[in-house]
Amino acid sequence: MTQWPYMDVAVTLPVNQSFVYAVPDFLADSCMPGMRVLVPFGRRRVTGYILAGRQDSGGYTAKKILDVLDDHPLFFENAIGFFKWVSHYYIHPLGDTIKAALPAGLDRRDVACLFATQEGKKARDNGSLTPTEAKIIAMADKKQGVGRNQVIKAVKTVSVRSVIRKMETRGLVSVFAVLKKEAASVRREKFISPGPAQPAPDKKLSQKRLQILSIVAQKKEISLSALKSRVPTASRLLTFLEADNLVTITQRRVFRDPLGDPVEPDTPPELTSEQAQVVDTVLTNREKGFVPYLLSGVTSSGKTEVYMRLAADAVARGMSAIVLVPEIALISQTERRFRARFGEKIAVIHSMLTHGERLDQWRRIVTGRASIVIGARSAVFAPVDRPGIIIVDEEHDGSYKQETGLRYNARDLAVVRAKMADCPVVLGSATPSVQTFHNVRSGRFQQLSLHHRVNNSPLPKITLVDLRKYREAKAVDRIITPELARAIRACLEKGNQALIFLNRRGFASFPACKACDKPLHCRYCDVTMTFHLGERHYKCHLCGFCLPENTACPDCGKKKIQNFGFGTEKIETMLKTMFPDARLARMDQDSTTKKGSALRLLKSIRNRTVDIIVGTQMLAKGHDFPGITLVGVICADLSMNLPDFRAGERTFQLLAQVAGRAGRGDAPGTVVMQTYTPDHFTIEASRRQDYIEFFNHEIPFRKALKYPPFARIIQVKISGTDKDKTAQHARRTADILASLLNSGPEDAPQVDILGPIEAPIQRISSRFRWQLLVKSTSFNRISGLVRAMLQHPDIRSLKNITIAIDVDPYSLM
DNA sequence: AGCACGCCGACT
DNA sequence: GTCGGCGTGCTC
Repeated sequence: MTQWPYMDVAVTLPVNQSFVYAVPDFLADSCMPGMRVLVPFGRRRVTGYILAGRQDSGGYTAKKILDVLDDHPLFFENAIGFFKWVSHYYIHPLGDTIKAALPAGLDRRDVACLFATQEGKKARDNGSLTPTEAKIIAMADKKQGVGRNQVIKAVKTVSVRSVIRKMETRGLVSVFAVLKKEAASVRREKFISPGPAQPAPDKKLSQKRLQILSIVAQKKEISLSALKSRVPTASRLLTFLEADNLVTITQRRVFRDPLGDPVEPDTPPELTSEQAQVVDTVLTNREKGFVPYLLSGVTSSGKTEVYMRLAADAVARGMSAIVLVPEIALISQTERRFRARFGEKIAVIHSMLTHGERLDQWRRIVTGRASIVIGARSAVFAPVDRPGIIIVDEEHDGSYKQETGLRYNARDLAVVRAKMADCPVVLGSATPSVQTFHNVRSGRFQQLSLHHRVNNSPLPKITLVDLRKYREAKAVDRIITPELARAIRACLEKGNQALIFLNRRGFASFPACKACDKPLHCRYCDVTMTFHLGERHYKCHLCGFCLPENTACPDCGKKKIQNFGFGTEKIETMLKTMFPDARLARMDQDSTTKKGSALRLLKSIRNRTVDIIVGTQMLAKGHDFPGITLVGVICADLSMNLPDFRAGERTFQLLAQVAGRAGRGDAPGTVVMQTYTPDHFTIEASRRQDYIEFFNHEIPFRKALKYPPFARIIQVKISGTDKDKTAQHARRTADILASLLNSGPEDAPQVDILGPIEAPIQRISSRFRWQLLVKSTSFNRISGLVRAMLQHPDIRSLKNITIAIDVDPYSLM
């Protein structure tokens, strides 16, 4: 191994360059690209990632690396090019990009901490401090040292910093830089095996000790935790047994098992001729390297089986497979089936894992112990050395887009990564996104299709109910129409299950004051609050702010709030009265907050201990319920009129997805879809489950308005707590962009700057929100423009205003 | 990001 | 005259 005297390091700070550090002698053998290092940066210590070794310091007086934080690289050298691409494309600092790609909880840095001195506590006790000073002492004392930034956030005085500085000179507090510890670490466990000595026959051992010895002798080796579950007092007794050499205790790194209940292994079924053809096409094209595919196939057409064959092929060739699945509440059907097929070869990465579990999965991948990675969007960064195939299931799903920090789209990155690794990438969906299908039409992607359901069961029959004819009807009929009620009754009479879908939770979504007619708004956000019957309070779904049930109107002070509008909770209540004998359950964010409750709900659906299940889109994704023969959609148009060019696309996908839940078992399915706009092409296309029809209608509109896929968009989001200043800066940002645009070359591709406009939700958590859209057919042009704007002195020096860049935004809200 | 350096107003 | 506000620029 070559040893380099210097290293290029990306630090986890919002700076775009990398920095050169010297490798001290004692770390010469342990520094490798892909490892984390602790480096001095300014007068602090921060985490950095080694990008590459280098021979010279490039003219800088390089500081020394303080420590290496890993004993094994966290990523391969060939991933660095990918990280750099991502960082550049999404206009995001490199170090921060790598941090977002790696498992969370691995960042170490100096944090300034305040400690209360004896002096300080005395001064507080005899009351010689100002209220602010006393509060600072209290905070520092209570927690035995507190992060200075926490104090600054908590104390709302303008000059907290100088107050702290003064307190420090007076000796009331001391300030130290404390190295924040990692939230995720490798787990070690003790293992017990038989020792070199045999129990002396003359020495009597207690019953418990003999029991331990017999277990250890029988198992040859057992983990301490496993032993403890049989002998709770084992740890104390073991110290004696070890001292007598009767057992040997060793410590080893272990992987936490996030996989939960084991899955029965399966045997690969025979492929249908369609499936075989699809698999065959991809395998024959292998030698071409990078080929992007769209695998379109109706629900239950066996896409997962195709994915598994392709993954198995990659593994057989000594390569790895990455399988991306949408983020859902629980382990998805896809994940379950992969585990049944591939068992220990699988690593899973999703949001339900703890930091430590994620790190373990990551290490299993990077060390080559797992060769198939299945996970939500962040799995696109999985430390796989040689990807042989990358698969994106349900590629249209919105959860592939990260909406905070590094705002990447894992589906798009999957294609980029496949291109870099020169391997095929398969995007699968029953309802492909407009973007992806456009790529097929324009010849960039190759289409593979599955037209038939595996068991040849018919697609569900979908009927529309025109809600307009019930406008004057009594309340119940307006929400659950007689048509839907009849369908539910028929379904229950046959002993089948019904799924009722409404993409809005809570009991009443539009509480308003009867005295002054004002809707009940959240104090901190620009939305109405939602009444929750279960908790008996009004809640803001954006910031979580709550008001009690009998709250007075904030505008006129009268206790006359009335509940209008409806959500899943209301539907549940109504169904209870309509079908008193049916067993009901509700599945939404509110009913699944407790750990394990989502699993219990899903199990009760599968075991048929509920007859009617009401739920939000949480229910629509990724699960397979063979007993459900009826799907009722309470209001199909809910998401259609949002001010977002993709509102129609999202509505179509959601409706088609929900409808696909019906009739997955042997009995044929029925779908009743209630809508105010039965003639709208989005509704009509979802009724026919025909994404091509939707695409053909949608595409002229996108073209005329120059929206993706005919243009590229970068969204600039400006937010701040001061209403006027935020608006002012939004305008300033637009002006800077406009002047940069005007100073550009005459013949450059056309760019549209839309806005600034206030965001559709003008305020969230007390922050005022503005946005700008930069649009053009040339991505390089708008990317360069936004980059230049961020360099402008007026933008760099913004205070109390946040500017976020969203490249290829998914939602414009 | 965080922190120091450096330049202007209201105070001992 | 200084203390302390915050704009500006740098960190290998």
